[in-house]
Amino acid sequence: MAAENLSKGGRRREQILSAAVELFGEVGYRGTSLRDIAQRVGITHPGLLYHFHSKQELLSAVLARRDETDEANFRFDDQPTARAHAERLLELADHNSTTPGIIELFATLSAESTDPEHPAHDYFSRRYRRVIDLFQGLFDRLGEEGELRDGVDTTELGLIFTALMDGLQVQWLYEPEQVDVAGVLRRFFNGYLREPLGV
Amino acid sequence: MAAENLSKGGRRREQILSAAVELFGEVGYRGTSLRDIAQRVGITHPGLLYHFHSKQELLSAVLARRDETDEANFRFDDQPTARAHAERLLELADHNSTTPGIIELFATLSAESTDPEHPAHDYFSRRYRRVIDLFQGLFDRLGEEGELRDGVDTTELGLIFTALMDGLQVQWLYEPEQVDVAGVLRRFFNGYLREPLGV
DNA sequence: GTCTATAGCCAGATAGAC
DNA sequence: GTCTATCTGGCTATAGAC
Repeated sequence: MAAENLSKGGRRREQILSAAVELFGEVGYRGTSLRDIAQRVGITHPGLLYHFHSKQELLSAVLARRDETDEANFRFDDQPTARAHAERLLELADHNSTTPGIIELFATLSAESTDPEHPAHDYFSRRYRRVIDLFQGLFDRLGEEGELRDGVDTTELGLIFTALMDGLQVQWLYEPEQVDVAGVLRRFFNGYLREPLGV
Repeated sequence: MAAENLSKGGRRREQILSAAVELFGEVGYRGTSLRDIAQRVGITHPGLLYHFHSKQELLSAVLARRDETDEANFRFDDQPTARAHAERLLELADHNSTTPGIIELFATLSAESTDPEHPAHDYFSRRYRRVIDLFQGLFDRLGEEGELRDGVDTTELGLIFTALMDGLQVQWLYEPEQVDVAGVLRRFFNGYLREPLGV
């Protein structure tokens, strides 16, 4: 686990990363200043720059940490059945609802980074490819294992499911009380299955 | 039509609005400076501020102009059948593919404006409500007129279709060559209908 | 590790000349 | 209508004290 063998410097780094995740999520990378982040941690901005040498380096560290978490959470290639794989992914979506900071971060940054000059542009390009392929593979496998209703065309489902997730998250940022992201995704998913997934 | 009875000053205002739409779409509101916009028009930024007294006023004008266009294009309540209404909306989506600047603007700004402090936040809150209701009403009406396949649950389709549009547009900004927004929407839509819509 | 001080740049906005 | 010049303030980043 990452939170254990940390020097005091490591703890401060973690505080900074957390504050950066929150603020990048709230007002984007461009809308956040190093002073804002430093203030939230209780230091000054040159103090912050001792731990991360530039704002871009801090952004990279935020994204890298997310990748580590993904690596731990999204690696389900070893699931015995496609149904099990699907259930695990939807559980993850449920769980994500309890960590709004990360959702906020990715919904905000992925749109901000459509600009090719944005420092996170390439990261999100690659990430989209990966996520779409993950879901596409899942739907294909569900088809092979006879889990899909008659007449379901899986051709674009990876793309569609990914787009739907993204769009729902943005709507949730506008109306957190009224948009149940994980619930909509689950019901949408079940619409394609012969037998709905368990809770 | 708006482009006709314009003084010379009106023409310059239009140039500024166009440049603002492009730049807000490329790098967002916060990522765009008045100097950038002015330069694209060939004037200095105090020159620009003669026409729009502040950056926020310029943003408001951009959004207001979009609303006028919407008023002209989205008012289809008078369509004889739900099918006709649906066809008209999908034609509009096709047409929008030919005006990437506007798509870009809305995909970018709607994410940036999730921040409650953003000057366009309320605008996009209201807009989401409107668009979701529009599509929800359309799906409900399609159901009443017997156009939907058996077993289709329309409960959340307005929300889902809107989220899907948004998500696809973001993906399209990353890979313009590989994502056919209008095509995916049309095929998705047809998946719920007994008889597919005409081209 | 964190600070103060500051460099150097860019932002939005205003004053006043032409 | 558009300019130059300027104000004020925020930004990232660095230097050097403690």
